[in-house]
Amino acid sequence: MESQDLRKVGLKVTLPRLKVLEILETTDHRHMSAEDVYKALLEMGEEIGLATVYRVLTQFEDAGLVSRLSIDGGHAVFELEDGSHHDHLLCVRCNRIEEFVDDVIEQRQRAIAVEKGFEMTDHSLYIYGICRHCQSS
Amino acid sequence: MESQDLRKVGLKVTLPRLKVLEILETTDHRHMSAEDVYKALLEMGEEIGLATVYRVLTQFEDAGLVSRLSIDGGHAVFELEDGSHHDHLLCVRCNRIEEFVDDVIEQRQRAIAVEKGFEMTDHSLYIYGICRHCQSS
DNA sequence: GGTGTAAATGAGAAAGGTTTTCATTTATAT
DNA sequence: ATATAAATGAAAACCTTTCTCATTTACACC
Repeated sequence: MESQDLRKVGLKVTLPRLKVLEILETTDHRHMSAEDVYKALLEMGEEIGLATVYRVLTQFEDAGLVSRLSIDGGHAVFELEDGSHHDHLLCVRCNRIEEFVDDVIEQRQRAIAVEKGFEMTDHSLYIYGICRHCQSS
Repeated sequence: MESQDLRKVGLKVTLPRLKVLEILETTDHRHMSAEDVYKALLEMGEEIGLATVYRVLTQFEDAGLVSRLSIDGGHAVFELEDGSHHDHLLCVRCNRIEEFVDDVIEQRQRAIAVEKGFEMTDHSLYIYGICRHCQSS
């Protein structure tokens, strides 16, 4: 059923690709590292190589199926692309990731790029803090 | 003359620390990686180990003397702390880094953290793009 | 349905930036 | 001066990610 999704973006339909997609679609953790995906697949009894997971995730990113977040100075996490641009809040205690959209910030960013003579290609905004849950525990 | 700065933050005054500080204070590149600092010192004829540069920069960061920028998915760069909070624009062609301050964005970030129940500890915002210089060349 | 071919995979090696280990040296308090 | 805890340098270890290359697989074509 996702075979079409893969073909649509010019990727051959292979078991590893289907399985990675399945993990991303069925996990309760919207944000997963390559390692997370790899371990989830092993736990499901799938045989897959870590290098393949990295390759597939990168292909998915290029194809616009997922987006990659580069968390401060460390590993990357991936999220299924749902077409909505958003930025992220990260809990420094439990690593929970929440999403938000703010048009005011989006607009200011564009204005700043113009002011500084930059042709903006991308931006990344992370708010770090302690989430509600961790504050009370 | 910077010996006091080091003592003030509880660091012994050692040659490597003085030299790293000197590089950061005298370079025309406000943003330098550990490797950059290391190479600059070697070129000055100083003997220093790369591990020491990393250690010293991390200590300076902890002491509030420098701040560390974690550039998208790669190495870190350091800048002398001048007390002013600012964010960064990065040129994806030439790696030039420019700084900006925007109170509207700062305020929106605080508001979003509150809305989401986060106690904000930090944030990072990078605008990526093509700088004026690179657009015209 | 076979079959050829280019693409995909897996295992392990390699890369790149950063941190750790540990023996040696050094700064500072006494 | 001297003792002691801290700092240093070199090399090894680390960690995430990418690359290499021999083997396997998907898909277009007959």
